[in-house]
Amino acid sequence: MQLDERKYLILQAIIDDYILTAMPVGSRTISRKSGVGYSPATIRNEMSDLEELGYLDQPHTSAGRVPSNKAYRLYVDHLMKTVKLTSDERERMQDHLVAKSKQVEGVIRSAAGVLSDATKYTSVIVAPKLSTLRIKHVQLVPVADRLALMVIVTNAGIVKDAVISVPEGMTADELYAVSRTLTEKLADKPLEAVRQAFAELLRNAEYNRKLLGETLQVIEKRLEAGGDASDVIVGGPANMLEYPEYSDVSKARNFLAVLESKDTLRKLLSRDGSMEISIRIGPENQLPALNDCSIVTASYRVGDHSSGTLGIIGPTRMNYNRVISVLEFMGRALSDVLSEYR
Amino acid sequence: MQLDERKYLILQAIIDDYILTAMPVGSRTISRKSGVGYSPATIRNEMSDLEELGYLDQPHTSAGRVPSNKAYRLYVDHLMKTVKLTSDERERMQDHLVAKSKQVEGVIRSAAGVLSDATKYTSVIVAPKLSTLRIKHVQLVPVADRLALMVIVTNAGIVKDAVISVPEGMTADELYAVSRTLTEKLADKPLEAVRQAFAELLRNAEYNRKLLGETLQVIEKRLEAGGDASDVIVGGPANMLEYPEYSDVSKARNFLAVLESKDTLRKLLSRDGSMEISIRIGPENQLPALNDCSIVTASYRVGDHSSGTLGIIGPTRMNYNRVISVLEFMGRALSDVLSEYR
DNA sequence: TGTTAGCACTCAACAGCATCGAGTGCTAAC
DNA sequence: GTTAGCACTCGATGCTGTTGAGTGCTAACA
Repeated sequence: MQLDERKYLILQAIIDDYILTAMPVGSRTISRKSGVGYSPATIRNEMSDLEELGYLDQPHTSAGRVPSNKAYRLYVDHLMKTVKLTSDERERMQDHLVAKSKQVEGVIRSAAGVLSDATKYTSVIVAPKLSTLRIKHVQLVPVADRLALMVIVTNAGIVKDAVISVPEGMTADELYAVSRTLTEKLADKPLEAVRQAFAELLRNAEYNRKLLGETLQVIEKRLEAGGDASDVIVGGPANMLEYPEYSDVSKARNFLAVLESKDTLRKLLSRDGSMEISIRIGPENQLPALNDCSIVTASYRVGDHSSGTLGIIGPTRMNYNRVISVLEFMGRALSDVLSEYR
Repeated sequence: MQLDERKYLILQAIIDDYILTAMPVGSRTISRKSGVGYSPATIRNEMSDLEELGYLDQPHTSAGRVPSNKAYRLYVDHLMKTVKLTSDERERMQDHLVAKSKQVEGVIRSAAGVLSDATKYTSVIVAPKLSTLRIKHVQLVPVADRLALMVIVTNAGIVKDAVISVPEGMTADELYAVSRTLTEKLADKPLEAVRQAFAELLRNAEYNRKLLGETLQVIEKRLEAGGDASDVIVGGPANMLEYPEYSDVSKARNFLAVLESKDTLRKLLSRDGSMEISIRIGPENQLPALNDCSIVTASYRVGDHSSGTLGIIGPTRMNYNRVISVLEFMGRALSDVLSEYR
């Protein structure tokens, strides 16, 4: 059996209705809808077919139908008609985004807030992979006797800083001199090229080898591992509680627990390098606790490279239309803010 | 009617039991407890008196009794016997705390985590008031053409940094020179004395007045307002969901909403300068949404001054004993980490 | 006079049962 | 191919009776 025009129409009507109400949809409801000119009985026949084909589920015999994950998949791939954001909305989002500091973490934090506000779902943003950034400036600031703060400024802005230990008795002036050398050698290099640059630096080192070595190590560590917890940022964690899917406290707890594990989140949001929207529905995201959630992700760029991920986690019956529009817009906006960086 | 020995004993037994079970306590339950040698009937008479005196509430006629807020007040003021943490626990907490970077925010973040883990409640920590800190080092790092990152290192560690705008065409070397001047003049001054120091600097300014002026402004702004959102940090927000008091989703939502408003939290945790533990029970905290929560707070020092607040928010029937012990210990530990700062 | 046993009473929680109604599947007529 | 009609299903709702934890009161006891 194949899906004909009418089946598509009815399936779409069911999904649209279910996204709105979260209640099983009956044949009468669909029949009454404008654009569907059939009686409940006809709809019922079609629904029965759709159930057999795996697009609908029936919670119990005398209830309406509920879209299956397969239906959502079909919906996002073929049925969905995209809606535009109003220019008003766009402006508001843009405004909230740029009115923040030039620090990468700050920008991302505000972006996560904007995302969750605009969608009423939970948003997650992964900070730019350091490997895609270019160094503009490196500076060591003395902090204590044997400690210095390393600030790395990249083309995306200020990257979170790290404290490194330095040799005893190093003065502020000496640290500054080292900083100058570092900046000189590393400026405009992608972080990936840091290794070679450092090797060279170490060969004809005027300054303490150990210091340079440690600095290199720190940069490298951040480069590969993807850094510490703070580079996965969650917006509107409590939004999910608004939906009847999570009126069960223990479910809500599980959900919040997932949000607290930054590693899990990073894995959940990982994606290939393409700039396209990716949608994972229900079990497709491989995490039992999120079995009735969908995750929609997009990429943002810094400079020329695809660099980080922004995403929305919501119930499988989420408003995919709107979420996609918002993510696309915010992906571009975020790319702009982090790239065109003045 | 006055409270005699026996009434104290019974009241304490009731509170202890209720804290454990969150279920109305009956006379038989108390009677069976070791240390109470009376029959249920006697207990009932006493309970009746205690209810009349306002220490107990009865949800309905045939239910047991529940401690009133007045009872909790009496309990924490007089009845409670303090328990010690095991040295094992202390060590574990200490370990988790110190194994972190030297940045104030990082230390506080990890402290909040330790607190919420140790108590199973939600923890909140307010970052040190800048006015109590002493400057050790100020440095401007070039970020873009007309922007610089100002890093302030204090006796507590690295204070969150701010981006300020600088005059066009300022080189890194010039910025460094300004930084040196700033550091020289401000070193070891409390942030409060910054104003005078700056006035002096401005009078015989070798470097650009505008830059110095703006830098001063930034420092001052952070000094008075108490800074931005990131200096109130919440640990274990989802812990509250474990308690039957919050099995109602809408209650849980309200609670989480409070945690998202950093301003409200800062007000909730405000306290006089003393180092003593403060306990606010139920309505005492003036916030309807937290009417059946208690808030226990303690202070920590940086150097010689009382400087910031750490607190626990939990149900009114929380384990005050343990919470107080944990807060006292962590207050000291946090003071040490931030003060003895090597 | 303080303590306790006994007893009638109260009331939330729970299980059982009938009712209701939204929704279905099937059949027959259009 | 479409639709009206109808019997059927089953969760939700509400009513009822039962149970049991817990109380207050009274009277007996030490």
